Amino acid sequence: MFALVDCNNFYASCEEVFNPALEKTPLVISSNNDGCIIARSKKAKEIGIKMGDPAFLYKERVERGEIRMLSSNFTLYADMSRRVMQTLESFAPRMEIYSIDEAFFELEEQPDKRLREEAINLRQKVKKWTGIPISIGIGPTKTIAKTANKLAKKQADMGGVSLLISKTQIRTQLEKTAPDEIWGIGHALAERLKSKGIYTAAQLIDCDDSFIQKLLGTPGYRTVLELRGTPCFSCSGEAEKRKSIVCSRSFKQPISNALDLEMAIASFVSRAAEKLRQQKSHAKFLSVFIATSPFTQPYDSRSCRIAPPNSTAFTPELIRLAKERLRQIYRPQLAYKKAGVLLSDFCDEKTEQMDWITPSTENPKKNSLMQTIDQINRRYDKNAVQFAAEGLVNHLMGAQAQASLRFTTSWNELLKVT
DNA sequence: TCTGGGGTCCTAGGACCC
DNA sequence: TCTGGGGTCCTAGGACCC
Repeated sequence: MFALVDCNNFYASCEEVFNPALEKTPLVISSNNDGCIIARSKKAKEIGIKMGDPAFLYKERVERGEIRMLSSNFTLYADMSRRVMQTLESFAPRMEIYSIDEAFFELEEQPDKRLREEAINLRQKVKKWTGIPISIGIGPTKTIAKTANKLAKKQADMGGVSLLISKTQIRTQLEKTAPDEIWGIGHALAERLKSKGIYTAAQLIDCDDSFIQKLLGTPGYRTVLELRGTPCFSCSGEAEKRKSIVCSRSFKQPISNALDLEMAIASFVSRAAEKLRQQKSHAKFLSVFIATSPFTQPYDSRSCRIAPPNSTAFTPELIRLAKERLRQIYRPQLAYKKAGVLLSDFCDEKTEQMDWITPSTENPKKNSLMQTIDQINRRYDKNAVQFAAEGLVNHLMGAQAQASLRFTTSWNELLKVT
């Protein structure tokens, strides 16, 4: 049996924990550049604000005080997530953290009544210990647990807990569920299904196996098996290492100047490499990409992939390579709105594969330099020490004008009670 | 005027091999 | 005149997720 725990309106709930007055007004959280809406409170959802809507659509209503808008505060959300996950973990050891606000559990088979009681109990503890409301869905596979969770959120009278266990319970629910509401079936596949006359999840699971595989591919077929009650996904337990690391941003103003672009790329590389070292990996590839706005013509997006001679996590080398290749894809007449870097194809920092010809660039001094910089930045502030190539790029990025304080991670920003 | 950021997995097609 | 069959590896792009 699987359970899915999902925090309700997570970012909005984090803000409300430290400022309960926010609960009175519909609350939305805006993206990095204060560009679009990435989270909404219950009230904001009720008045029809959509996920991903551009923020300017609501500017007037925000000014009139009908809607409250805050810039995203990921430092706060990440720390609140850690607290919720720790609380959950103390109740069920076989847990997989699936996203910042979701976790799966593998449960022992037990009577439905007991499952429900335990879920209700867990829900109360998380609310009491962290202030965050959660919903819990339980079912024989992860995909059914996901469906149960949606049901729990929709129907308030079920107390935030929903079980889909028996064949008839599951069947009845799937008859009421459109394919694109199923975890693993998105917009494109739902359209494909519609064109074949399939409008409910129940119709989908009745289809012939080879038909499904051909129409939806292997991932879609697995989803259908899961809906029929055959588990295809288990709980991975240990937190797995990332297979790729991206750092990218949209700019406040489009950039045409090569130097500004270089500094931005250098700072993205620096961030990404720091994450890479955190998980004790080295990367074999570094990609750099730059793009103009997709909302104005002509749209231009270019990228290039670079293989350092040996896999590495040494920021200065990665910055040097990135800057070199950036020059080749950059076109001075264009106005770039977004840029980023991607690190990929990782190996363990200790078991690095050398090639026969290139001399090893391994140098203990480089490692200790990186370690020292990371330690200083962890201890003091993110940018206490940075590379000269990064310049002063903050003015290129979004303002984050309306962000709340880092209540739980910064001594200077503790909540004041008066 | 103004439209996010960070991930995973799979597949088709090209280049290459014998 | 007639022009095979079976592989591997890589990559870009598409699909999905939050």
